[in-house]
Amino acid sequence: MVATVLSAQCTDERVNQVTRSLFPKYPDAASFAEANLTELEEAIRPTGFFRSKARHLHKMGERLVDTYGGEVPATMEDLLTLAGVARKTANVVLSNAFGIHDGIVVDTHVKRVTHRLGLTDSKDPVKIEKELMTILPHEAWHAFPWRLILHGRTVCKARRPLCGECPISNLCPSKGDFD
DNA sequence: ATCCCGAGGG
DNA sequence: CCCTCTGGAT
Repeated sequence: MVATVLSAQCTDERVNQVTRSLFPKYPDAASFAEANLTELEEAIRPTGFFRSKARHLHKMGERLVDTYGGEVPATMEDLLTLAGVARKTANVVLSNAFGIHDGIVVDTHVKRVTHRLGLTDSKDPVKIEKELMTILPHEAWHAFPWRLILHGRTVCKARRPLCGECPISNLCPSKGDFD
């Protein structure tokens, strides 16, 4: 969950670089709750948005300790009460940490790629999620967004998508829009 | 709608 | 120089 908060507007490589030293120093909810804010900011600085992310993680730690016994709750409703956690992050935690696939992760990649593929016309992530839930069989709800995220990072990139190397360009109404 | 953040790529 | 990078809160 912490790594997912840090991942906002940041490459995964940089998140991994930071968490390697961050997690040994902050191994549990209490350590974030008791953290010195400035120190925490410096520890996560390379991930960007470090002041707001540090504030979120600190408040998140406090609430996890005060309300949830230092454990991460396993429901959407509870997760949404945590600082720095909205629907996207909550779906990631539910799906990857708890194996609960009641929703579909809709991040910037899923949003962009589903638009280009013509799977949705909506700009609202919640509406996109609901539309995908009607299109996809439940067994696909977990894997689908991760496949799209990988595809979005490597091929269907935001700026200059590599349509010539895309294995599903035959399915894509946006093919050639970026030449 | 805007702000938060800055390294790295084209 | 402009844009992107696994968002969320105000």
